Amino acid sequence: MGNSKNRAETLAKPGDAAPITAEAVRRRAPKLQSGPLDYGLLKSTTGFPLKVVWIIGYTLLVKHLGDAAITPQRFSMLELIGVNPGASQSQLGTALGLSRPATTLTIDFWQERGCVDRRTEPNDRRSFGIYLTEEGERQLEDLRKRMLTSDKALTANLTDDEIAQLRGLLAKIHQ
Amino acid sequence: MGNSKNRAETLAKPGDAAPITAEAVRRRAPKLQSGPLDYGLLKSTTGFPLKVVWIIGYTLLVKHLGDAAITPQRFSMLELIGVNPGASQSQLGTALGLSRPATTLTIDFWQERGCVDRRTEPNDRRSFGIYLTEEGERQLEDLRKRMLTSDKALTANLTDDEIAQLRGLLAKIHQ
DNA sequence: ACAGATTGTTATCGTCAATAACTGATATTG
DNA sequence: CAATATCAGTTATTGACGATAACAATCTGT
Repeated sequence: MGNSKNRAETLAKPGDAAPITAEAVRRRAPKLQSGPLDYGLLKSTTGFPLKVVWIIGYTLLVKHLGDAAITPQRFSMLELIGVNPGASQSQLGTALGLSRPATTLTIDFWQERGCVDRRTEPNDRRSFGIYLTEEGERQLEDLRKRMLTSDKALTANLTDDEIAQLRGLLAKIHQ
Repeated sequence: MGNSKNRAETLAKPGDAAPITAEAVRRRAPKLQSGPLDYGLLKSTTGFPLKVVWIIGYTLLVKHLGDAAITPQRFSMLELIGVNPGASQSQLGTALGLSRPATTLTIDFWQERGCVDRRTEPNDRRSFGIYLTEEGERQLEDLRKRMLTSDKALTANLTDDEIAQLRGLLAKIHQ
């Protein structure tokens, strides 16, 4: 999606103190569904509203994560490292659908911030085991809270039952 | 999402004659949900599976549209033009969340393919009314079929009731 | 009539992602 | 055991894309 730094800046204005709700994002997000024009067949598909909602969720998450440099993808990597200490870069990258160069850069990012250690594993000295540092644990704990808040904001219009329904249907699509 | 031409080439191999199912795409798509690693908190969110399913749908659509140059976004524009003949570029771009430069290029694309006409409107000579040509009508008719097939493949695991439920829940999120 | 806003186009720039080439380490095979 | 192939990770390069800003033409309002 292009220039993430600039996009994030327009989404998360520094002086934006108001609570971040799905409604607030919707107002500012590109008008994908409302407006004077007829959306024709797009209205009667599943894919189009799926995209719209995904954009809303992505935008919300970027705002809630707070730091424009911490993209959803980078956050996902930190979470994955936290839950799977010692996993190799290949495993982590594959799990997130990243190319190997992209994986390297993502882990570089967290290492430069002191959140992650690369440890050479004695049994296979080609690969690293990736581990959170204490700073990484702290960061992750904070970011997790932000992520959960964001996810709640996304589904604010839904009851708990409906959220469960939605997740069930999504899970059924990708088995 | 980066280099769309190259990505599309890897997704839609020329000699790929097998029917395009959600399952087939899942097998080839980046492993976002399966694998040896634990996804931790990501599993219990709505946003993450939403992204996974959106990627599956996007990938399916790219394959079904057949021509790597015809991206979902470009298709959406053609559909919007077909349903709203005479709309201005601003209106079309706004409806799809495109910047004005991006709108210009998208309409350039269809005009170069002879699918679209820019007609200067007498009441406001700054803007164009955008209209489908006969070739555009033919293209759109074909692409619509492909899109509907793709959307059906995406929800192949769901009953009609479940599809309606899913759309209802998505609609409820973005009101 | 003139300042300001709006429509569309073009140019420029930074960023990102994919590819390929490279290093170092391990596995395989004769 | 030597030669080759494969694998993990890094780096360099390239191309495409999106955002921004500057621009020309037209319209609006006072």
